[in-house]
Amino acid sequence: MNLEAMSDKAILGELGGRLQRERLNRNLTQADLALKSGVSIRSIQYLETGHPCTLASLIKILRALGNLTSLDAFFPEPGMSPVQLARLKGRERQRASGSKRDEKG
Amino acid sequence: MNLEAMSDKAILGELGGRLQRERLNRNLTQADLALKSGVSIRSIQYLETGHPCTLASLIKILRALGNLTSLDAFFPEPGMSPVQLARLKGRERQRASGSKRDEKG
DNA sequence: GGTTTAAATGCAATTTATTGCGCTTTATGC
DNA sequence: GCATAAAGCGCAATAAATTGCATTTAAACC
Repeated sequence: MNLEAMSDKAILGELGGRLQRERLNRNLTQADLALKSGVSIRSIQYLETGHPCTLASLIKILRALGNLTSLDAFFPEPGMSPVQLARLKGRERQRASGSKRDEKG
Repeated sequence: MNLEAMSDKAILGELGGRLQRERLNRNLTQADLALKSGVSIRSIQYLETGHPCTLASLIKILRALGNLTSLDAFFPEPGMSPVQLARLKGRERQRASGSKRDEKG
């Protein structure tokens, strides 16, 4: 399943389906998960059926499932590519800059 | 950095900071990212400063950064643990069930 | 097949996020 | 230093998500 090829909406649906499977694999009811996560049943139902939700809700649910560290995947913790390290001699960049037209088409 | 040990709010702040670093590493302005992702500048500012946001917004931004597949980390795509495979002989479970008191304290 | 209970659905109320706009602050390049 | 443009911030309006409740559907277990 290639997320890159899917629409935003389709991705939400896919993630919802996966959440549901994960919950069922653990044999939890929606009510169980609601209680553990602190999110209402109704929201969990929405989530599982692919409705848009809040990142806050997702975090609560991931915590309840013990899968919080999956959030690490978003943005690589260390950061700072070698290229960058070379470009800025010392200080860390606090703003984007540099004629703009250089790097972009 | 251990996300597990952080509050929901702290996690949002951490992720916001990482987004900002990632953006700067690519030397993109907030306006650039806003344009590429289809999310308003103001929302990006909120995001980077740890304000709660929508999963939809996050998806748009991840797509703009070419990091959509990081969403795969949430819930393992395949699923279905060996244990489960053993428990249900054939059909796939569609509801949680089973005396409840068995598995939980 | 009947019973139990998990899950789906519709709706209204409330809360929360998103956006645009104008203004201020400040890093960066010259 | 100074000019430029990126980023920060407050506010109000709009849009969107969350919630609770009541009802209906249907899996799971006997």
